[in-house]
Formats: sequence, C-alpha cells, structure tokens
Amino acid sequence: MPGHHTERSRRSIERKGDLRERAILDTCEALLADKGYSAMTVGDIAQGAGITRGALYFYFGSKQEVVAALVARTVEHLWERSRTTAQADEPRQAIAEAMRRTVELWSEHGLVMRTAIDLSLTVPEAGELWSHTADLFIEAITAVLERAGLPAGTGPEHAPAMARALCWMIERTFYHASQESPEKLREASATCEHIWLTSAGLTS
Amino acid sequence: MPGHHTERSRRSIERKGDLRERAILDTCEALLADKGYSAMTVGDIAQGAGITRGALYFYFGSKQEVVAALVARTVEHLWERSRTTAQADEPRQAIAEAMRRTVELWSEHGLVMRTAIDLSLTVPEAGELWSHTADLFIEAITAVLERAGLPAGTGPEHAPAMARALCWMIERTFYHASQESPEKLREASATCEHIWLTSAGLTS
DNA sequence: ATAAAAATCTGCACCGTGTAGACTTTCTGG
DNA sequence: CCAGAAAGTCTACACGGTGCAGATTTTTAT
Repeated sequence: MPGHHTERSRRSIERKGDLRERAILDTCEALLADKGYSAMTVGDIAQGAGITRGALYFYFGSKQEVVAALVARTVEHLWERSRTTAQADEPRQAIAEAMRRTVELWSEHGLVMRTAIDLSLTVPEAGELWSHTADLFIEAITAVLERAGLPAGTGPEHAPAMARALCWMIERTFYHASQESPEKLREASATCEHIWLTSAGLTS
Repeated sequence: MPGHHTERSRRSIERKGDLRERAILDTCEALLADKGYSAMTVGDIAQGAGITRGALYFYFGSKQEVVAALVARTVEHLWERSRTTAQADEPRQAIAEAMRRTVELWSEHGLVMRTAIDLSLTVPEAGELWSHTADLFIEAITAVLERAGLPAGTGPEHAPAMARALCWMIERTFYHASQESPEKLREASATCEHIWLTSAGLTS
C-alpha cells in the first residue's frame, strides 16, 4: 500500500500539464527563431503545442508571459553554467575570462538574450527577471573593480556605480553586435574589455 | 493675379492637415505621458485630435507610426538646439558640456526618449531614426576622443569603436536613471563622464 | 469503485488594430 | 462658378490577443 502510494506520487509528479508547458516553450522557442516575436501568433504557439488558444491561456496569462517563461528557462541554464566557472583572482584575468564567457553566451543565445531585453522594457515580469540577472553581473564587475583598487563607496565614481554603467555598456553593445556577426561580437568584446580595463585603472 | 496667387500660397503653407497632424502628435504626447503606450488606443488619439479613427489612418499608417513621428519631432528640436551649442575645443570641456546637455535632454524629454528606445527595438522606422540619432552622438564622441589623442583607425580599441560603446553606455544608463529621479540622473552623468574621461586617457 | 475535487480543455465573445471601399465635404485651379 | 483633387467620414470586416463559462478529463479520497 505505501509502495503503491509512492508509485502513484512518482507518476503524479510529472503531470500532463508539465509536458504541455514544455511543449509550449519549445514551440515558442522555435517560432521565435523562425518568424520573430510579432509575427508569431498565440494560435501558432498553441497549434505547435497541440492545444487550442484557449488552453494556452490556462498555462500562461499572455503571449508575453510565454516568452518571459522561455527567457527564464534559458537564463536559468546560463546561471548554472556560470556558477561552475571558477573566478580568477587576478583582475586582468578575471576581466578577460568574463568577457570570454559573455561572448560565448551571446553567440549561442543571442536571440533569446535580445528578446529578453526587448521584453524587459515593456513586460514588468521580464523586467524584474532581467534586472535581477543584470544585478548578478554588476556585483561581479564591482568585485573585480574593487580588487583592482577602486573605492567601494556609493559615490558616482566608486566601484558600484562604475560597474553599473559598464554592465549597461556591455549589454547594449553586445545586443547590437550579436545582430551583426560573430566577427562584430569579438570586436565589440575587445572594445568593452579595453574600456573596462581602463576604468579599473589597469592601463595596458 | 500673381499677388493673389501668392496670398493663397501663403495661406496654403499652413494647411489644415498640418494643424491636424500637430494636434494628433500633441494629443499623442499627452496620452503617452498620461496612460502609457499600450493603454493608449488609436481611438483615444483620434478623439483627442478631434477626428475619427479612419481619418487618423489617413495621416499615419499605424499607431506606431504616430509615436515614431512624435519621437522624430522631439529629436529634431534637440538637434537644432545641439547645433547652436558651440563645440568646445578642449576635450575635457567638450565632454563636460556634452554630458551637461545630455542630462538636460533626458530631464526634459525622458519619457519620449525612453519611448523612442522601446519602439526602436520593434518598429523598423523608429529603429532607423534612433540609430541615426545615435550615429550623430557617436560621431561627436569620436571627434572628442581623437582630439584627446586616440587613434582614428577601425580597430576595436580605436576611437570609433570606443565611441560606439560609450554611446550605448550613456544611452542605457540614462534610460534607467531617468526612470528613477533627477538625482540619479546627475549621478549617472558623473559616472559616465568619469568613464569617458578615463577612456580618453584624460585621467583626472 | 466511485464521488468529489482538481486539473485541463473547448468554444465563444469581446475589444483594439488595421484595411478597403463608398460617400460627403472642402479646397483649389482655371 | 465648375470640375476635379484633397481631406475627411462611415461602414463593414478580417485578424490577433484575451477573458470566461462551462464541459471534459484526470487525480484524489474514501
């Protein structure tokens, strides 16, 4: 009886809805890459996932929420990978390593990253998700700047404020470059790295 | 007869349609500040301008076009003002002056600027307009960097590429800061100015 | 096994955008 | 003053996003 119950619970963990939800996000990801956000209709997504429009609204409150969930799923993978990457102690190395990872990230997931940014401007949910992600980056940059000798205060020329500006610079620069070519992406990376180094007082 | 014609032409210069167009943009600007982009319907704009929905579609092809035109109108004013401002020769002064003007710009027209950026991501027309505006800034920054001694080549660490990254940094930083408070805007300005100076090799 | 409860799904209606065409009013040139 | 162009209105409709009442299926408790 207890064993039976456990078996039932195990089966119950994976509800039909979970499958559907994954199917919806998978379809959404494919359509996003294929047609773009605005050309992709809720009907398209529903059809691809094998349900009707109405049913989709049982899982997600809106089209934007679907995409926001897709972004969240993708970003989660990225965090996992980032966490496992060791942080170098030497600022110059840390910066180089961070930029290398950022290029990798944008090369592989440029579309989703750009969509995340697009949505973050208009969808509060996506906005919070993205600003949370940005905060992680800002913290990391702040740490590097402080190790390089910048003061840790709250003034406009202290590490946290500088890190914020640098983070936005990287976000925006990569946003544009990733639309062009992998080549541009590498160039953009070099430029950002240079400005970062200079701002950290590590004039090469 | 020619005089008559001239008189008519003079009157004709200001067509009814021009009035309407201005009325539409004025209403749009007010509604945008009042309810935001998505909550503002084409019917609202038309009603505020004293015409019907159909008539509005005679002037503009879409809701997005209306807002794009509003952005264009605002940006044009800015260019005019910028052009009349004399360019300082000394890089340090030029940078300070540029940042001062940028703060002013975002303080007064933060909403339209942010809307422009929001739209530029999804509306091709607005995108071109904005990237054109950005190019003007990038050129200006490039000029300052070169006067400060940076090489003018096309490499990632040469003036044009650096100017581009700095421009995006400023855009994004001001976008966020202008949503917070005039106080934050001034702080953000100080941070950006510092990074700009440092990148130009003008370590204060 | 079975009834209640929860999860899932359908179909329809609503609202706003955008298009098309017919029709009226207002210019404007001659 | 007239004819035609320009400006504006109205109606109808297709389409996409969204909310909802209720049917249907699955799970849970007994």
